[in-house]
Amino acid sequence: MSEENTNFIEKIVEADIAKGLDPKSINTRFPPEPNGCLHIGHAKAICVDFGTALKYGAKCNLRFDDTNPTKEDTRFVNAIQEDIKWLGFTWDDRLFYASDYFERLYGLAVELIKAGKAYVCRLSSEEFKEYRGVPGSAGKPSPDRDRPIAENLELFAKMRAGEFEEGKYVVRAKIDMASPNMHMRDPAIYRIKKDHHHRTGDTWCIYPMYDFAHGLSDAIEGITHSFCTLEFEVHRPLYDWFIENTSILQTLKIQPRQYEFARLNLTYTMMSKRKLQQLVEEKVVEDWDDPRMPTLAGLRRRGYTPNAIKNFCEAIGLTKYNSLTELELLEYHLRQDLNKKALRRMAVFNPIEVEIENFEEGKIDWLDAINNPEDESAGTRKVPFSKRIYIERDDFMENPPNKYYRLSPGAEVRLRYAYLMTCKSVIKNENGEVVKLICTIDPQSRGGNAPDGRKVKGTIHWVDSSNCVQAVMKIYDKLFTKEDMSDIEEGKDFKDYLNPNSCLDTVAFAEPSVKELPAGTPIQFERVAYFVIDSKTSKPDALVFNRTVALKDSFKK
RNA sequence: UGUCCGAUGGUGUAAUGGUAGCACAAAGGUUUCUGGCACCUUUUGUUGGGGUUCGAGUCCCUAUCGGACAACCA
Repeated sequence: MSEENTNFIEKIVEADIAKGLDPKSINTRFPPEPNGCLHIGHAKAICVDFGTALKYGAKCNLRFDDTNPTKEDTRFVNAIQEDIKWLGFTWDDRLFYASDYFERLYGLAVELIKAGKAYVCRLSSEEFKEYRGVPGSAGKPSPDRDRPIAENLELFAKMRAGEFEEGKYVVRAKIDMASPNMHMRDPAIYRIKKDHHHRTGDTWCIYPMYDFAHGLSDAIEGITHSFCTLEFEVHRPLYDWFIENTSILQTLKIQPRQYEFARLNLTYTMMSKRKLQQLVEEKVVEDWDDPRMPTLAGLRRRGYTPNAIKNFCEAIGLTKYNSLTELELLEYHLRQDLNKKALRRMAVFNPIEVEIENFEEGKIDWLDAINNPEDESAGTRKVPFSKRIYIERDDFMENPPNKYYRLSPGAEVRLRYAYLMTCKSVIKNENGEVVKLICTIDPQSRGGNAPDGRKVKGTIHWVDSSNCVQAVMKIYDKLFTKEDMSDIEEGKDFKDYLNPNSCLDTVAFAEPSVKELPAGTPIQFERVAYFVIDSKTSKPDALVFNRTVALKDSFKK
């Protein structure tokens, strides 16, 4: 927010404004197809579409690009809206569907036919392919390319009336069979599909293709800047062609223009919607909102925050070349956000019992603990302390190396918010494993500081052994082990790179106040990691552990 | 193979033709009741070759490398 780098998309917009374009007339759009859940890559697009509009006081429409009934579902229409709202963007009353324009688009197709710029073609998809030819040499015209207009009109009407089977006919724009751009070789603009559409039901059995529908839908809505990813670059001439060859052009104050930017690639992350869908279908993951999924729903369940995602999108910038962003950058932005917000709690994962020799049996000492040292308004809480506590096994070493600040025989550490404690003796089982520590506390140090002002280097975390909650946790790690998931080797499947340890169940002992926190609350178990109470199960003792954004443990050896 | 697009440290990105900067990562240090956070420091860069210019990351040519496209998907 402070340094304000202007990306190239913003420069385009600013150049238009400089040329006299009224910022208030700028209109962008976010056009998802409701055939799956939104993922982090879409978040980038959302930030471009909604974010750019917001920056210049302009509008951004939400339009569902629902022109292929076979793949789409109302479930995703709802989920997508939820995710965009969660990110914090709004489309106000500008919620549209390409399917709203089916009648209008049909009319425009008729118009093209009447102008001799489109025709009904009988070629099968195989023949279509063959006639189109290959890059480098011209294709050959369809035998129907010069079918009389009246006949085209009649056939198109019959297509709409459902008189033909799927695949029998297709409507094609008459452009240029010799174009070096394959998309200009008489692209299909309407095909027959007898599937049930999630909104229009069985009203239609012909559906417009993307290239025909998209630009014209933009034009219908008065979109001025249409941002999309790089793979649509070759479609741009088509985007312009349909607008410029139909009557819609005359209705436009500003002709919409398409601009492309590079899509997001993240290390260890699968970004292909099709493959994510496969993971859901094959039950490799729970569902679209599995915490291991890069979907917004999954990230949300995993404890990611809207701010973290938006700041990340801001930080990665916008270019026209493909890159592979390190997952660490996303995690950094989450840590940044969570550091300010997450409530601190104490928990022990791998416990070792500590008995405090000089503490009264049966007594419970309630100590004050700060909820968030970075946010005073988060207040304090009481933590119980008694004769027997658990500490982390890693926080004790019988033969500590140099610069080990935690507990070892004879050493003194601070139990956070409690007492200074010294290890007196170590109890082992017959295998020589440490099972219990006998320690003493300095009763004068209640709260964590000794009256004589002596310093201890290490502060460790603990829970009361008889007054704690057993938290059932799912520890989530990266779903894939391969860095670049967009580049799968020949003969390999992307599922060959699944991480077998991406979801592990474990139990931890947490301080009792964890029970009182609502689902979805981000927690930082101090010096360990970030957690969130699972919003799916809503069980206060069911936690999601975000291992990939765990705090750095910089103690080596 | 044909057309189009692109190339700045390990990674992601900045730089009206005028000192190559920021962030992540890595390494070292200071501080600390979280070995976190914060703060400080360090390392590494304009793909190669030509040209234009007083001056090129930027403009031109060329080579190389990378990507997109050849769905009745979006």
